[in-house]
Amino acid sequence: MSTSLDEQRLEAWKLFLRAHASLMVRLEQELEAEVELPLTWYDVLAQLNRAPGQRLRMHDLLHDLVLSKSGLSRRIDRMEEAGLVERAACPQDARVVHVALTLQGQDALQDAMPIHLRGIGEHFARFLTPDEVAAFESAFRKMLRSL
Amino acid sequence: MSTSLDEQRLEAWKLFLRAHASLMVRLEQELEAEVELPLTWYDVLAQLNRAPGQRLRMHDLLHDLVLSKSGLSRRIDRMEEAGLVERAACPQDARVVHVALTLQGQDALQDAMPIHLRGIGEHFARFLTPDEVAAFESAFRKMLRSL
DNA sequence: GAAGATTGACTTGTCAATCTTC
DNA sequence: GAAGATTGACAAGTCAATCTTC
Repeated sequence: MSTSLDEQRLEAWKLFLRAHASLMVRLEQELEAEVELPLTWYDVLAQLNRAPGQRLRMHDLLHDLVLSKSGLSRRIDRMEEAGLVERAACPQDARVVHVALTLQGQDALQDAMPIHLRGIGEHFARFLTPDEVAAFESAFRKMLRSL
Repeated sequence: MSTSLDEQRLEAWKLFLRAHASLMVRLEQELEAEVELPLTWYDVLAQLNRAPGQRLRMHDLLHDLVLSKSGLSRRIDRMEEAGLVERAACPQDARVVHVALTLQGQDALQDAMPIHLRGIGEHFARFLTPDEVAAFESAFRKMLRSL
């Protein structure tokens, strides 16, 4: 600890926490205000959209989300009820459930994506100099590799 | 958007999110495993400890926590029940409630602090070169000023 | 019996309404 | 009436147990 956690680095940590919290609150607000979509739902829609056939198994969906298995089940329940996604049985393996974007889900994502990307640009990206972008990439990669 | 959110900056955003999520999970686990204290409680104890007389009004406590008014009421309920803090009336203004560290709360913080600081050092700070520390400080400050 | 997903009981938070004191 | 804090109804997550299929 003596070598790694000096005053400056602790200050960087605090700023990191505050910035993250403020950014998430802001992006959530904007998305909710302009397209009435929770950020957690956006994450699911974006994942599915990236997947081939715009569908994924529950298990694979979970992989990039910060969520428990049961949490995902419940989130998909709500999104299905809202008509944004639908579940379908897997023909090859009856244990598996596929989750697919509905047309309505695709529309919702098309509406939400520009709003969200604009927010990331306005509140995060536009402040980063090229050096800072490089520092972020380098530093976060190092941390993630060790975790 | 066209000027501010290129590929690299979007990648930096994704790494920022992933790093934050992984770090919080890890720090929470370590604190819970070694001293059985939720990170959210640690934050309250640390705030109080910094305050003169180790006490703050609810309203002031709220200021640096990412939480709603009612969320704070409930968190203090639980911490009070656990014996870590106690509420006291304010002699000057009967609307105000003070929250103070108990002896047990001070002990808990003394146990938890080295664990938590060690974690921040091990999983975050030790990966930052001096340049990266400077980049973090500069970038996050810019974002926070605008939010 | 292990893998994939869901369910029941519980925890922790939010919002809007409320209560008390200024 | 506004400020400070709490409460009721509810939302969204967790863990452990369960169900079904491999």
